[in-house]
Amino acid sequence: MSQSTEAYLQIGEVAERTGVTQRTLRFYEEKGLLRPPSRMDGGFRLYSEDDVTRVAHIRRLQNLLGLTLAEIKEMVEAEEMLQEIKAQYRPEADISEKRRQLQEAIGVVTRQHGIVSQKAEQMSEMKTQMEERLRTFERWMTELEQMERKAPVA
Amino acid sequence: MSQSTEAYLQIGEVAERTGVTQRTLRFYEEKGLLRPPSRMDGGFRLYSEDDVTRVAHIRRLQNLLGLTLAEIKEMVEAEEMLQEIKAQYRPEADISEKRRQLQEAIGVVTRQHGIVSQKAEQMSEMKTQMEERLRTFERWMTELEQMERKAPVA
DNA sequence: CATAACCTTGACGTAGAAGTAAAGTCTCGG
DNA sequence: CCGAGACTTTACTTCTACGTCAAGGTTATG
Repeated sequence: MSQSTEAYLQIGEVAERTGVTQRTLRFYEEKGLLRPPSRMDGGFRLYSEDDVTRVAHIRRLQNLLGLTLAEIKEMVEAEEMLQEIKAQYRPEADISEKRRQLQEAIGVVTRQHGIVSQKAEQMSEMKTQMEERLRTFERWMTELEQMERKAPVA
Repeated sequence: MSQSTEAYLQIGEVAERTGVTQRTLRFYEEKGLLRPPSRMDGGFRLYSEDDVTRVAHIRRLQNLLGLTLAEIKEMVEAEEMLQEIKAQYRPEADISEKRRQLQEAIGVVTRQHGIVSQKAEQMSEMKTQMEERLRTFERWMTELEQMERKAPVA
């Protein structure tokens, strides 16, 4: 029935596997975060495994970095560009054009990397603070327990 | 004019120093994220330095961890508890009650620490991925440049 | 005591990210 | 070939986290 890998998924399956709703998948498509998937003759969307991966990626960017969908779109487009460049690597396209694209992709990823680095650092700072706080609490707890042993509950 | 440290701030100053709007400060108060500050006779809010610190904290939780205000409220309440316990550390309050409170505070901070740890880890994973990607891009770029030298632009 | 600068509450508006409902269409197993 | 369940689009609603007036009270200063 299919042409190659026959691994096409309907929206319901993708929703289930990615943990987002069908509404969200259509919404992402509308917003340009997912390329419009292919369709069955009747109009049902047919997603690929790649799309599943992409959704997972989008969610990570949302949850981890707290980016807006607009920002994520930018990132996702950079990835697309990468795929494209990869694909037409051999074809005799304009080399300086490819350079330009590549340059831009590098720019985007560099900015992203900056964001992630900064956040990661601040994050581990917070982590340390919390660990200190926990140790303080536990020290107090020990002290409290000693007080209780000296003066037991009436 | 004041009783002790005379370091009271009006809402405008707090807004300026924390980088949030006055609206946001009132909003946080409404939502229970900031304790209602004291007031001047005429009704103007009087904030303390502690409040400034707390706002900064709230913002970090928002920006870094992407928590909702509801979640942040929980965290902030745990901090309050800590302050309280600290304050009434000497007074002869019910020791087992204090233990309970402390236990709960420890629970909250532990959960928070879990969240932060997990995020921090995923974050550095992302960072590594991005670095790899960047290296790939740069390798390609070098290759492209070599191609250009062999076959210069027409 | 006037007046500018600052503050008050209240009400309504908005952007982002979906949720939900309605009404109709497709697909597939029997 | 038909009915249950999956899917389609369109449109309206919700929730969060504030923004933006509006109308009026307060405080500091000349």
